[in-house]
Amino acid sequence: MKLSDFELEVMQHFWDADPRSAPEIHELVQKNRTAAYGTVKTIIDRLETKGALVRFKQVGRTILYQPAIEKSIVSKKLVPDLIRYLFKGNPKNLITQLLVDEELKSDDIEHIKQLISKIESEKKED
Amino acid sequence: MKLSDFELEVMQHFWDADPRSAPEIHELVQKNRTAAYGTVKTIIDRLETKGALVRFKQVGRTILYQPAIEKSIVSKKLVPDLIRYLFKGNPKNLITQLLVDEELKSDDIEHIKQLISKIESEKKED
DNA sequence: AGTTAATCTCTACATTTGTTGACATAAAGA
DNA sequence: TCTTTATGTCAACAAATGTAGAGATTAACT
Repeated sequence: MKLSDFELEVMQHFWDADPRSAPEIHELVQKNRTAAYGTVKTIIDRLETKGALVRFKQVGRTILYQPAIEKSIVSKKLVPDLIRYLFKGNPKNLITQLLVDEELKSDDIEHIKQLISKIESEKKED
Repeated sequence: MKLSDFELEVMQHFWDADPRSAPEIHELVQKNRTAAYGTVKTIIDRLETKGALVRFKQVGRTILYQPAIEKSIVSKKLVPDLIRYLFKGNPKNLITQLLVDEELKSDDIEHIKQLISKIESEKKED
């Protein structure tokens, strides 16, 4: 399943939490950009057709949708592609860019260090 | 400037090295997938129109092209978008996925640790 | 010089994507 | 119950994308 930019943007809101309605998503999308309600609804319909969303239940006329695919499935497909095209296939290069360009908070750096330690100790056990 | 998936795939080869011709790129693309020469040439033409490639020189009938935009410019635009949509805007989450899912070589992990140390020591200087 | 092969140019077309409006209809409020 | 408002359904369309072939032209080979 392939999602377009806008579709991905909309899915983000569904992944964030709880079942949501088209009007709610429209509202959320509006925070970043302008788009007519119909535009957002079309994207939602297409996501449903693609099987990325399912109808959860109906409240009055309003349909509540829910993700039908996990975010991790999508990111596990997109990230490797990105690495392949922009980082010569080596994840190290992406991590390096992230560490250099994105300003990480001390807490986050700490978390990453912990994770690395864990990975290293697991590696030794082989 | 926005590049499509296929355009990005083609740019990758130009970023890899040296000026290249359409037939050469066609050959390289074929290693991963099938595509007619005309298809690849169309992509190259569009990249030229978009200003992502320029003609470097001509040898006989063959045109050699060169990137006109840096890879880093593109990745510095794409990566933050990815983080925004799939990682709740926090680069830590992407790095975590990378460390967990991509199997990094010991050398690469070492390199990352070094980089983190460097960043931490620079941070203290503020 | 004539023929063959390589490369470019141009045109074309189906599909996907972003964008929206018209109209139907059901819910809610007066 | 009647009117207003919210939401859904459907149709539409321009632009971008992936895909490729026909024909022109130049270079290379015999």
